[in-house]
Amino acid sequence: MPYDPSAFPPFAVTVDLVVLTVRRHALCALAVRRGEQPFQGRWALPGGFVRADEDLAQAAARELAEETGLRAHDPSAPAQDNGAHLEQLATYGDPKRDPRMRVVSVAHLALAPDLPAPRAGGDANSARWAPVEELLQQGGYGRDGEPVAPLAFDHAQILADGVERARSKIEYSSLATAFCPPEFTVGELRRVYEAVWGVALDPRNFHRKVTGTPGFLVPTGGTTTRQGGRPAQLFRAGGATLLNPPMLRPEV
Amino acid sequence: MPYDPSAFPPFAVTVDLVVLTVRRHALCALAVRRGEQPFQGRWALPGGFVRADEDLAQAAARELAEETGLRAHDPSAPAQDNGAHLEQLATYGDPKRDPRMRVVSVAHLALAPDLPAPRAGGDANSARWAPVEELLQQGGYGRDGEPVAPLAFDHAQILADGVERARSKIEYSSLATAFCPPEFTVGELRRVYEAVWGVALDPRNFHRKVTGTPGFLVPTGGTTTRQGGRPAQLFRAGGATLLNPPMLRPEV
DNA sequence: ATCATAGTCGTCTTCCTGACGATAAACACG
DNA sequence: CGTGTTTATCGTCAGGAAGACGACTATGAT
Repeated sequence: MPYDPSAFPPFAVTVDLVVLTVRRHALCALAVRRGEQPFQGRWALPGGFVRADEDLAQAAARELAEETGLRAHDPSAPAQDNGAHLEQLATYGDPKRDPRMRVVSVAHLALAPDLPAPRAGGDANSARWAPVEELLQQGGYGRDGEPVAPLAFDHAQILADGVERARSKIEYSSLATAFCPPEFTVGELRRVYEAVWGVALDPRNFHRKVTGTPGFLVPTGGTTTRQGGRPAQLFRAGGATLLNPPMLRPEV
Repeated sequence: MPYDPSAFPPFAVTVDLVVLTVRRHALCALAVRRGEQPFQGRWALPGGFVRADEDLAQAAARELAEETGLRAHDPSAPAQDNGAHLEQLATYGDPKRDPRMRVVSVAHLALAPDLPAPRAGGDANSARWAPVEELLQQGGYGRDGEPVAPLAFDHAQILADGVERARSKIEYSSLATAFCPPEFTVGELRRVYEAVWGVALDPRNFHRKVTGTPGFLVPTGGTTTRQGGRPAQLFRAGGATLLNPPMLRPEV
């Protein structure tokens, strides 16, 4: 027996993506330019409708692939391949968040290593990495002087929630490695923490902490000098996903 | 211009509630008996459709009030009154999670002090507090021998996620006070931690930790002997919501 | 009066952290 | 070719937090 459609109001369900990466020592998010009303021409988070036969995580992975070409890897196999970390963030359902109709958006958070360039349907002008600081401040401007903020809909709130999730989660998990290429040095990992938290960390104490946590980093044997200075050991992310004790975010 | 309804598939959106409390030294969740197909007669989490003009948080607060009589208080004013803590948990949208049609459920987590008795439309048989251990194990049985598990739909997964959220969140926040009455002793708070984590904590170290964290507990001046033994100081929850450094969950 | 119960205060050892000195190995430049 | 700069890595030390546990206190139960 089919369910009575009059018993509940109809909703549209979308997924929106907070895709974060670290570029030039700054935490950046992927923004796309809206081609339609409402908020035409304004920047927004990438996203789209969930299809009829699709799970929420599948829809988010599909959107992520469409916007960035990234594969999302299974949450149970973190940082194994160079796919991005993808997790559900929160759901936003204010009746007035979309002026057209009732839309509930299930936001997802994706963390990716530094990527060559965004691609959105081949139109380079319609997608960009922007520092979250610019996207979140009132009337933010990009380096080219073009206004990038405020974001459309409630996307500033969604982005802020995603950034806060990332900031707190790298404290007690090995998630920061999701911002790094498959092989990375301790210094590169430290610069990820510094960019995400916006603080400076002591290189010696950081080195002691991460190399002293069993299962966090696995040496690959290689070294690199791509950061200049003395050659640094290369590591892969180890199996440990929980950092205990956690990395402490310095108090202001 | 109205939005083209054919451009997206229609969804029903519901809220489901994981309502947790501590009773008799055990972490318990509220379960209601289903009166309709599918899963008729089985136990499930309370929940219902989101109304057309309602925000998700409003819908969750309304369902919570209907099922328990509890007011949800604003997240910005924790443990001020004796309302329950309410927060969004996660959203579940597998296309097959409800056999009738496509339903996306936004699960919420509520934490409440020990309550007199559940009320669900006045029918005492259709709502109960059950230890989460019974609800989550395969073929769990209540104290009266009646089977309470497995829960309907994907509610076992939702409950497990809610329990895990509660377990991890009391580590680094003052959320455990949401399980306590407005005034409580250090020992009562410790028993909350012990019930939620399922471990025994050293009373002396616990006392030192919580009374030594500024802003966590505020003495009211009163004492009580309701737990027997030497009279204990009564406290209210202080303004601090973040515990730094966190309370450490013992290994194993 | 004695015991059981629960709360509270201290002590001691161990571990972690933050601050920071020192050394090592690359490159850039004159 | 030395010198300076950059980054990586190791070591030391003081202060603080946590786990283990002893000791004392204030109630009610018998």
